[in-house]
Amino acid sequence: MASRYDPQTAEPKWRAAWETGDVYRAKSPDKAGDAPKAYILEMFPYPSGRLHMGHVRNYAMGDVVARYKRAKGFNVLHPMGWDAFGMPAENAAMKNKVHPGEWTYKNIADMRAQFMKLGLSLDWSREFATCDPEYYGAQQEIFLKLFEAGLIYRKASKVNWDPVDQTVLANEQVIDGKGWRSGAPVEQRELTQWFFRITDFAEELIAGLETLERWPEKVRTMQANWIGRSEGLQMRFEWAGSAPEDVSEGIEIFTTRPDTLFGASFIALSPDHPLALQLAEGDQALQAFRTECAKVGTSEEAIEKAEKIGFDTRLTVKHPFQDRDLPVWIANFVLIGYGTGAIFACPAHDQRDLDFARKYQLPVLPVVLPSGEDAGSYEIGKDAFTGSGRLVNSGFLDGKTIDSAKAEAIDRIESLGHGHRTVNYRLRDWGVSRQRYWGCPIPVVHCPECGIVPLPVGELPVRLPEEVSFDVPGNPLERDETWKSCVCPKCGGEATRETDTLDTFVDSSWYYARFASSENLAERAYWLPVDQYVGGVEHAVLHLLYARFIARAMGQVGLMDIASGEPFAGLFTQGMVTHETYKDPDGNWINPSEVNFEGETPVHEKTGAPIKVGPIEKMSKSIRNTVDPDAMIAQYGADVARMFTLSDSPPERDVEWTRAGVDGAARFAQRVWANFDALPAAPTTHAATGDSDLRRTSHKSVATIEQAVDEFRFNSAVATMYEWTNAIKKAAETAAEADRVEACSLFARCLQLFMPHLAEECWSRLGHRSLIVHAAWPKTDPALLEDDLITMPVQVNGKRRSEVQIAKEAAPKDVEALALADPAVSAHIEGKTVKKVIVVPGRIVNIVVT
RNA sequence: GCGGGCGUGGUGAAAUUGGUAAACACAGCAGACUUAAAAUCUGCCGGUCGUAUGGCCUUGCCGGUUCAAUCCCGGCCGUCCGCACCA
Repeated sequence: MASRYDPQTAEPKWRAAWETGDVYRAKSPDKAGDAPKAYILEMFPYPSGRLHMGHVRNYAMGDVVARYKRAKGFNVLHPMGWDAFGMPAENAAMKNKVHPGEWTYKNIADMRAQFMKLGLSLDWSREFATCDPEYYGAQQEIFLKLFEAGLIYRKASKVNWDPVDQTVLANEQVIDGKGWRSGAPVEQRELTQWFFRITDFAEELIAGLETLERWPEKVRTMQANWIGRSEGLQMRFEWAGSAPEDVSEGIEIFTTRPDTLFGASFIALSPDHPLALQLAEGDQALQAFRTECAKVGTSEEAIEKAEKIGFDTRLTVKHPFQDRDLPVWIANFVLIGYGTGAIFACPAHDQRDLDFARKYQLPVLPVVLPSGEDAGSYEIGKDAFTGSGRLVNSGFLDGKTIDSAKAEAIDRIESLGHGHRTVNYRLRDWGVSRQRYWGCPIPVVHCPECGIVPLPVGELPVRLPEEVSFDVPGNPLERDETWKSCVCPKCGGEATRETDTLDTFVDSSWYYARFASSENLAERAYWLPVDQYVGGVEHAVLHLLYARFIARAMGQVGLMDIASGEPFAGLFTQGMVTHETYKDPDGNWINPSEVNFEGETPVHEKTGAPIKVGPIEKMSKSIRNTVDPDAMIAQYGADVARMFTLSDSPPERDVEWTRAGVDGAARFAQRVWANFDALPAAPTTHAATGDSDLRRTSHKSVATIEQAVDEFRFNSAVATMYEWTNAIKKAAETAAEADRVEACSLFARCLQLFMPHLAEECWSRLGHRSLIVHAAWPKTDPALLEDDLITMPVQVNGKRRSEVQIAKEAAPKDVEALALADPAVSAHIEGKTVKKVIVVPGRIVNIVVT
């Protein structure tokens, strides 16, 4: 009587066995022997309290790699922890009057229990949460080292202020003018803030991208664009005529188009340029203009619609090459944060400059002539010309290409002493101050006598106060006088603590090093870099850029030692889990579990109201199209849930969660079990020998799966598992018992990557006493991977007409003869001349006839 | 506007990156078992003509290179993502 596989009894049993055996603990370097190391890491989760399907997919993928590496003999580190600081805990505190710490640790406990049920091959011995004082204390120590090294500084600047979260945001955290968490339009505020000198590493961060061969091209491009390196010229325009004595010596500008200097028509300053501020002091009209500029929002829409406006300062500067003066304007389209906050405008070859010039009737002088145009008649209309061409109207640059003109113009400016060749980056220093409670306190004090004083390492960690209230908006640390007051470590006088906490992205920028070892730098060096990192593409710029920076900064102060400088040697960005959306007649979103699909049209399970099926979207609480992993595990088992997230789509693409698809994965589990169940109660221990179809299929399948897993093509690996399962079943009647046992034995060891619980059950069914997690990756027999007799398709004029069976080693001559003799082929070449026969050994035959 | 990706059956997709297009799965259809259903099993399943052997067409569209193109090149169209007044 055939038995069914019951995940509800099998899964807990095997998880208990893994736990008892402590089978996933990474070996310390001295105990690893000859085994090479493999550090497999998935982006650690925020402890929201509930696991979602996205987690399941993310960690299932990392687990495939970790199990594969382990089977291949690597010493594997596959840890887990919690990215535990951040706003949601404070929001919960405000709403439910619960301490953020209590809320967070409760969530961690709940989520850990859910994670355990997935049967992931994690080394839990290294678990930590970033809100553990041990962790953030260590982070404070890093802060002090970086501060000492001059990599952290404090300055007043305009910052992105999120009015809802009541805190500052880094540039990277402002998406389309809105806060990345709250979605509120970001305001500009002038505040004194802490900054990390990420711009010091701009060049290295760009150059390092080249070395990241195992990163997606997309992510590297995004980072390169974000850092935004551009080469150009920085130069000073000197005042013409009566220079205002009390202002600067001239105006510094940055340009990437020094070739168009002869087409310069005016100078434009940012409204926030120091000179603009200075001039505004005695000028009401200018003050009004600056206010006007500040009104425009920072969103995409606002910028798109914003009209270019300008203010004529009536000042003029000298052209560096010609005897003419250029007016100096203040213009709203010039950004203070890029370059020098001032530009020279060449309207003929820059759209923004042209829009502005047309509005204020400033000259438009073309200096680059597109090929085919005549210098005498060429005019600029509505569109600036930004393509390639030859220089005209440009004195010593006439006739040159843009590139050589750039070089010559810069050389000339340098020899005249007006400026120099330079590189500019779009990247800004990373503002890390957050006016929040639930974050890592910055370990410095403000002393009325000594100013900013870093705390000695012995006083760390600076702990967050336990007593805290969120009755009033803003930063509770700011109001906590007891916590704030302290003694200055330098002079011993009264001082106050810094009340800003660190951006939570700081926490996640070095956690991988902490997993490698909490303190031992040699062990960190052993494990790092992470060999395979897996996570969502949404972190392409933020987290992944910060981590690359911090790895270098920590390297500089001796806290990390990675030869390449790069913390993540391999990166894989997985797609999301999506689901159909459902709405009731009132337009309320309905969760899939509440919809009854049994009738002709879907209806609400309780009310019977008709349900409208909407588009497939990323699973999200707000549109209620989530499927609860716990419920799925309870119904189908963890293996099936994991398998399904890997089976249907390539890992980098989104996968749609469907009931039918999960049912399919569940049926697969039963078919697998049926193959093992069909074996004799005590399967033979005789090794399979010789040649058989089943043996060939099995060995080839192992090779195919191995390659697919190596290349992160898990869906293909799964498809091969399906085919193989069908093949084993088909061979059940005909194949020798030893061959079937071998097939099942190989199969189980491959299955372990995807459905570890079921794989253990199967392994044990084969009579093994040890766990399959200890089993090595199966070795394939090369003799079984290649067929002696192969099938070659035969084409006539590129169309497949027949196929021939022939020995693999057959000479092309013989293949050709056989193909030409084939009846199906001769029907197509009859009465025609065979011009040529192409034989691609082992592949195909193509007969060309006319 | 700039940068990047994608486009293959009713659906998710595969194709050793130039060599038999559609593997595997989902849905569907037909059948077996069953009093019946579920479960399970078997067969069919891109379009079209044909009872069939088989023929013709088919990887968004147009063109090119090649004995041979889903794959390479050129030009369109659609779609998704990232960045965006960055000089």
